[in-house]
Amino acid sequence: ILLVGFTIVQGLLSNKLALMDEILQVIAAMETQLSNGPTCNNTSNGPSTISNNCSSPVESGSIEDSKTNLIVNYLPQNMTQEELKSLFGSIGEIESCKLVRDKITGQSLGYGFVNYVDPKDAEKAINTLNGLRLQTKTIKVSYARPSSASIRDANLYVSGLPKTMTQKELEQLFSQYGRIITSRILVDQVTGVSRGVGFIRFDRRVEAEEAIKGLNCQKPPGATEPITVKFANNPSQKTSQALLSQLYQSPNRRYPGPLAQQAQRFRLDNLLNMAYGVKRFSPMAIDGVTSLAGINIPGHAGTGWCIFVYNLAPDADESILWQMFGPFGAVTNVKVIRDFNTNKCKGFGFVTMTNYDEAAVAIASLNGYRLGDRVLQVSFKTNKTHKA
DNA sequence: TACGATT
Repeated sequence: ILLVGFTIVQGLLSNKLALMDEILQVIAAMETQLSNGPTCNNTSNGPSTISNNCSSPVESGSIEDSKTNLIVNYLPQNMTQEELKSLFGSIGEIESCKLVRDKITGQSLGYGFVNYVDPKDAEKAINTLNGLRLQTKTIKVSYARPSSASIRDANLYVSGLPKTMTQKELEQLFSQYGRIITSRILVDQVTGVSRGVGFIRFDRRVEAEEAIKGLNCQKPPGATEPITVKFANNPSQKTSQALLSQLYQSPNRRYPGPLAQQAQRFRLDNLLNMAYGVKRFSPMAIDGVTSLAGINIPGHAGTGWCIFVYNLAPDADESILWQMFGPFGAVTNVKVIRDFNTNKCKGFGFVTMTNYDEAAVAIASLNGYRLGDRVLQVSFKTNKTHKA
């Protein structure tokens, strides 16, 4: 009976955590989409659209369609402006960098702007960092376009969707009313099943208005129930977000008890699976507490946990370290050590992670990882200077 | 093959 009870409580807790996370993501997505979000394409990751041609002809291309200024969407909630700069600075010299925060709470709104000195670096950043997985998020990197009134408030909230409806089908349903910028169907984080709720962002508000007129209270083809289509909530209602964010970052999460640890472990496993697919990692059985006992604060440096990465290729760069370690948790800094003259990687680098548990899992997962034709060796940094 | 500094 105890065991059953434990399992139930555990299930409830992990569900709650997952739901909370999802709620936060939804809010972040709403705000991102309501802001000066990326306007082109949205089907998948990778170096997708790289033009600005989506804004209306009247407003685009006039003074300057900046080829250096990027908007970065879907950043992890806890990512700071410094980390953003560090990440994108690994590509090239940055002219300016801005993480957009809530004016009242100071919380990140999950997006920011990075302006490079060189347009070439901006393009490179899109090609290499768009689609990068960081913790629970897949960041989106695209050219920032000048804001304009006509593209604002074009985000729709859709509910009552058939659980079987796919994102593609959702887009098909709405595309008759205008150009769809982003679409999303929310899924249960545990089961992956559609929650029957989604968002559609049109290019222009008028298109969104027409979609409401045409689709609200209507049954999609083959559906048995009508859907609800309305404008997504305006992010000016910040109270709920502040509450949720504070809840999410409660002491319970930072210093979890055994139960919460289990839930976090569960979440982390899922995240890892999402980030890297399957069997690239051996099954992990890391116990943050006991493994800590056997180690004399290796790699600990007040600012975080420093990790030594050995056997990097000569052409390795910082972005690969971000890509490898980012999915495991908060990464504050990465560094590839290069030869001063050749500028080639000397075969190793360092990664700083904020949280011990995440660093430990990253090490356990990435040590022995095959990168190209090399097998990496990953461990906490020691104090050893090349003695003998 | 192995543990950072041209800010």
